[in-house]
Amino acid sequence: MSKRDQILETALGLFVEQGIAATATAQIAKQAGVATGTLFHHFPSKADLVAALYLGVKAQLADAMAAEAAEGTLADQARQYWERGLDWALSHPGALQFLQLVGLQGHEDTQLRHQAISELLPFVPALLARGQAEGVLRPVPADLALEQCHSQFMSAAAFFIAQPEHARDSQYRESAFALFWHSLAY
Amino acid sequence: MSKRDQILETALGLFVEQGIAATATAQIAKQAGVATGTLFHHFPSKADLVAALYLGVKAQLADAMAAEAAEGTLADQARQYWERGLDWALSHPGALQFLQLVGLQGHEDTQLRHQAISELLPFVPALLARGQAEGVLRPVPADLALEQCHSQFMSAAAFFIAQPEHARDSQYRESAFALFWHSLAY
Amino acid sequence: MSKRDQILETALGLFVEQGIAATATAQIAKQAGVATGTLFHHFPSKADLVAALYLGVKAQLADAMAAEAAEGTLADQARQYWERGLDWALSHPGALQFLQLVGLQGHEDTQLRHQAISELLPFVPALLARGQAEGVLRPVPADLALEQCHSQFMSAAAFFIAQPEHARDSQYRESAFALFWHSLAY
Amino acid sequence: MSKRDQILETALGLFVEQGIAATATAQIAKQAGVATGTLFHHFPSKADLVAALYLGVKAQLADAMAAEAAEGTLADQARQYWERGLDWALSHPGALQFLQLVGLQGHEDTQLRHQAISELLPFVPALLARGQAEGVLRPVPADLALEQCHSQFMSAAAFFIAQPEHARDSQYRESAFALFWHSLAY
DNA sequence: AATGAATGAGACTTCATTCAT
DNA sequence: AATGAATGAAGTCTCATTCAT
Repeated sequence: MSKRDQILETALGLFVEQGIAATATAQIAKQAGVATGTLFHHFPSKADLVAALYLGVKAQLADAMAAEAAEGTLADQARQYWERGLDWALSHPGALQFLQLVGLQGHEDTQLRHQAISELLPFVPALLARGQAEGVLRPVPADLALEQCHSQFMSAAAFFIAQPEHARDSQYRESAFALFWHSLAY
Repeated sequence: MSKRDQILETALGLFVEQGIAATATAQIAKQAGVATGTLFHHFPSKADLVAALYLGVKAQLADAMAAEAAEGTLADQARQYWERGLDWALSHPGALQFLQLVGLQGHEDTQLRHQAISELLPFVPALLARGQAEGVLRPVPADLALEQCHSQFMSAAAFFIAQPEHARDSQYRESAFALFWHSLAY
Repeated sequence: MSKRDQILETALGLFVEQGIAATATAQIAKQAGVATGTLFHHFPSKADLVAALYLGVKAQLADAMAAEAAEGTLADQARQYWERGLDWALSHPGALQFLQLVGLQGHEDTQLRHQAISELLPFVPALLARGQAEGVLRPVPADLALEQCHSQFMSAAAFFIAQPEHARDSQYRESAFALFWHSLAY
Repeated sequence: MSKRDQILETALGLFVEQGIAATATAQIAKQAGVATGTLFHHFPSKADLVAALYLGVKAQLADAMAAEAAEGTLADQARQYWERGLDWALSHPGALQFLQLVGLQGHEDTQLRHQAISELLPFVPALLARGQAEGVLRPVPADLALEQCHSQFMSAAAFFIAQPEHARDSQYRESAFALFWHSLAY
């Protein structure tokens, strides 16, 4: 693994454990086994490191969800994407928690978030539009619906990460999707 | 307004603008028009200041929601609490954002949160239990349902605070509640 | 002496000894017997410390020269100001060297310098103008003449500071003034 | 142009713009279009780079002044050297400013300077000695006279570089030489 | 000759907190 | 209760220099 990647991985872990502000660049470098200067050679500032991490993680999540096209009815497809996302979150708990950390500290704007979703996960707004057109989904304003997808997913993922003993309990998994699905569907 | 309250109010604003870690006690004191020492006279440490603010804000929100008992059907009651909470959030946007800030930085545990909700807003779990018993609400695990109430409310409040132009648009307001209600109810 | 003044005095000495860039703020603080933070309490940045020192020194020099009005012929008056300035420089060698240090590093513009001179030492341009009007001084462009006064004085002062054994030698002192005076006078 | 020369040229420009201490070797290398290592391949240390630049510039100035022997009276000869030096300075403004920069930062001693002048520009002390012997120049101590030549020239050059609009104005050019010449001559 | 990632000491600055007044 | 100068540990970032390629 390149030093750059060592730094990214170490930083992710420490940020989630201690918070971003509370994690010193020197600590990251030390634990990653590189010199302080090396960190700043690859990332001009701590903010750049955070940004690089953020973009990387988001892209990974998107990849995991969009690996292959979903099939079946609208509900089926939604379910497939949902479960893939949740599975990825459960196998990369730090990455997801980091996404939430940045979400707040970074003044991540609602509109910016929607833009990011539309770019990385274009099937989400597409599914929403199709569902409303077909009368399967309630006619909720598009931006509100998109926000709902995001917040429901994040909330469910956080819940299962915090309580891993329920992550494989089918009742919880079913319920989590049901909460999401019925909020939008008739 | 007492110096103590000036400090609290100023701190809330700066915390929301800049983040908690990024706001220096000296800056709070200066903008509040008091000496550095005065801040530490009232709050032994920065953490104490944050805690005092947090407890105060949470209590205010609880007061606003529980001001008077809700009436009517279960759906009616839920709607009344929901709207009261949303109205309070919209008239105290900083306070709500601060709640979210602390939520993250403070490693606020899921279980702690549920405990806090149950103490301050005991009617929430009560309504959930009654709804499920009466067959109005889907039989979702209680902790998941409670988490859902919290996250849906926070998400809706954040949405309207970020886009105040929709806060008085009845379609948006209706939709926001619908998303919440149908996620739980049959 | 106040801590602020201790810092200023120590900084002056170290800057002249080692250069401005080569002197660490921590070293200044330590040698001044104060904490690092104290330096930054009084001077928000190293640049501010340098600026404060610069202004203070310039004002002192001006005070020393303009302590009392000069008397006699134009040549007499010039001589009096010249000697007063030189005496001050010789008793405050560090201060003068610091002035030169800043002059270069600080991109001190010719025009800014003339402005500063005109404000702090208004008698200099006044004497130049009177001398040219009376036909005692050669008709040299005013800005060039002012620059000449400045550079001749600085050069002479630096010479005597570097070779203090000549500072009380009347031949050297006479010659230094002669070089200055005859460059401008008929 | 060889990489070595690219480095020298770029370094000169940056040193003058930003100061020597404030210019990073990495910046020089980048702007010169070479790798960091390449700079240190040609110049073992930053100090060596500065020294190489300094010696080169000084030699160029000496060459320009001593290109051909001056002719005519002592005043004529002085004038020829003076104008040649000024012309060179005006066509190499950065080089001259760099000379001044080093002068200060490097604790360039008065005596060292005199030695350097005597080696590179041997005609200067020679002319001074001849002039005093012939009674054309005032009997000023030799070291003071040499210092005067240096400082007057530097000051005039800096003045014209800062205000290039006067550099071709014959009144200014005449005056500048007059200030120099009459300071030394009867 | 040329490259550029890597190094780590050290620079400037911040900031929660204390304490004499 | 109120003040604000003082503290010093700790943080982010810089930079001359090295070295394997």
